[in-house]
Amino acid sequence: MPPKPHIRDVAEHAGVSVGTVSNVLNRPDMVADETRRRVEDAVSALQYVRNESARQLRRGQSRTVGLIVPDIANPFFTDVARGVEDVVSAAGAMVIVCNSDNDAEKEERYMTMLAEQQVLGVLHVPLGKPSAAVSRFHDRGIPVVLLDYKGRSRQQCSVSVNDVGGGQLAVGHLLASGHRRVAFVGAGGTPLRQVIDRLAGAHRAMMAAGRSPDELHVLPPTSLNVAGGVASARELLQLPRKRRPSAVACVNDLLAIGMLQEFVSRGLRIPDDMAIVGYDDIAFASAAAIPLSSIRQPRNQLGRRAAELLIEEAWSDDHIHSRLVFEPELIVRESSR
Amino acid sequence: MPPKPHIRDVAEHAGVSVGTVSNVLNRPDMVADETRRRVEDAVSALQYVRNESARQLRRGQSRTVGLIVPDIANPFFTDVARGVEDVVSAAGAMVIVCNSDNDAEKEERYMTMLAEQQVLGVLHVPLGKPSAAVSRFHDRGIPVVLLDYKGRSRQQCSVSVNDVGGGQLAVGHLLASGHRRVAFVGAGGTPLRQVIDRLAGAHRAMMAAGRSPDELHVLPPTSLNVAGGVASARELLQLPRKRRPSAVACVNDLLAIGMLQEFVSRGLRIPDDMAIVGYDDIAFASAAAIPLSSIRQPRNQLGRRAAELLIEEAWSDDHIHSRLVFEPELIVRESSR
DNA sequence: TTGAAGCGTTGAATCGTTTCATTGAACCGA
DNA sequence: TCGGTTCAATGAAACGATTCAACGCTTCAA
Repeated sequence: MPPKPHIRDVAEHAGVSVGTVSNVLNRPDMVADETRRRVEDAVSALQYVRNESARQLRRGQSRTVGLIVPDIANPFFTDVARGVEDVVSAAGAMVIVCNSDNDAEKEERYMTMLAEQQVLGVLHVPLGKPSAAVSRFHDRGIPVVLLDYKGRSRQQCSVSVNDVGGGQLAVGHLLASGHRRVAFVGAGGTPLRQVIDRLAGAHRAMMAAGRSPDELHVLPPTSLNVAGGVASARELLQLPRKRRPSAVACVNDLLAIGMLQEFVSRGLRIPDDMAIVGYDDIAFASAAAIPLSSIRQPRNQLGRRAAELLIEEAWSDDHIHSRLVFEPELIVRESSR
Repeated sequence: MPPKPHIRDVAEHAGVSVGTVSNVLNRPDMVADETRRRVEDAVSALQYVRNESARQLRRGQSRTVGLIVPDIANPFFTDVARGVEDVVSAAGAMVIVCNSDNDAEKEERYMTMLAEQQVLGVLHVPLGKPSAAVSRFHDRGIPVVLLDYKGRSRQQCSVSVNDVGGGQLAVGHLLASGHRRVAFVGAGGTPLRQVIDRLAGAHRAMMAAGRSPDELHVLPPTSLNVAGGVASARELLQLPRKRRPSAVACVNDLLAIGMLQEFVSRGLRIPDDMAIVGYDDIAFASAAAIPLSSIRQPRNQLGRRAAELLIEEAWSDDHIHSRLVFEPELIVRESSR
């Protein structure tokens, strides 16, 4: 195994000083053509690879961005991560992905590690509230952009989606289609910010239609997945025909698909006997047995814009903090047409 | 903004030398209790945060692992990544995620960046063949573990899934259920290693049942997604009843779901008129209108084991390269029962 | 009483870059 | 010929930790 060549070896091989090699690598146009060529030849002859650790030490900053998400296996965050990666990669940096795993302690540990790494910034999807570490980052001058969370302070950027608007869109659509009795499935004991907001939006839609928010039939979920949807559907079917809702808005697509299945297997016609709207517009919504109406969030854009803001804050001098709120979009398909 | 404290500041504050502080941080048990306590107090009083860049420079190795995948938005790789993350995080390191994006040049660029970062190792899901850079890593003594790819050389570890076995499992199951005319959907022009292997397995299953491989009806895909499945289903339905297969094995679940939809909407009964088996067992397979039989791959384990091998190779002295091949599992559900 | 051994601590050397003040060469116009 | 200007290249001083040989103190056996 040949020893790793250092910048000194390259300098010797090219017959110049280390300073000049460094210049070729970092500011090529300040070096004479002939010299540059010699250095470049030496670099490839020796297969020289820069040592980023040393660069970082000197510059006091690495070329990495931290991304903290609750769970990378969740398709929502996956798409966000993809958007982040695209932007960061184009900027010549890399992404360190951290699963906080819905565990505040793990989140805290990752925050510390990222600070140690001298990352140039952190993209943070908070669990409940933003981690206490965020202010520590702020003190040390490391930018933090909140993701899928509308920041409250003016100290930082944030990029989020209007969940209130999304809830309103879903229920508003059902009301506009003529449904009188509408259920909202998946809110309840859950302390999730997203769920709370969507329910609030649903209530607004009721009021906008001149109805009382109390008339919305709110079903707490067993869990926010397909099984939970099946259970919720059964619960609804036990109601006497007259009081049974004719339309449901679900807090996510998995619930909606579970309900769809159960309704179909019980012989209900969708959307005639029961209209359904999901939330998230996962890839599968359009491929379900009966294509599912859903609320689409600009997941990829969410990641892209957050990464752009972060990199701007880290590298440009005249950065102004901003709070960006995307509007979700109603996609109407057969399940509510 | 208070200036960042250095190890020197901590040393002064605690009235010891920098060497001692370093020892408290790295080998606490070689420091006297009283001294250690004083240093720890100083660390928290000053909110000292280690500078990893400096550590790395000194140790010649960072605490990060590179993970190169074709597309992190693909659920298969997402689950793999999740497994990787769990193990790496438990080992006190972090994961840098790189989307090669099916682009060899981008892959190459990432490889270089990872080498510069002095990563302690790389997990690599090759596009076609492993990147040429792999041997460069080998020369520099940086471990590389191939993921979802069975390594050919004895120079490195690899972790993969037996795709031949998976294909055989799928078609074997259909034959064993009494089907005479079986189609294999999704192979053809595709040069994907996974697809080629699965088809080979399908052929083996035919032979094992005493049939000629030529009797397998192979359908090239329009594309490996739901739309492609719909198209393939239509194609099959155009065949005269007598020559039409009574069972299909698809190269992935999306194709299978597309076919399922089209068959159902044309009035075929599943599985009586047509049995279907998918591949991958994505979360959705069990939630489809008619729950889909599928071949499950241990995605999470794939990532976990690869990460374990990598960390062992990087940190333990008596590492022996190994090639680990997981066996896929047939999950029988309604679509082929 | 002495020398050796054990223990905890020290301080300087080191890792491989980047940066910048300085030097040197070349060129120009007067 | 000379001073002034430009352009390239140099070399040494950071950056902030880790490491290790050396040191001083205490204890203990001879």
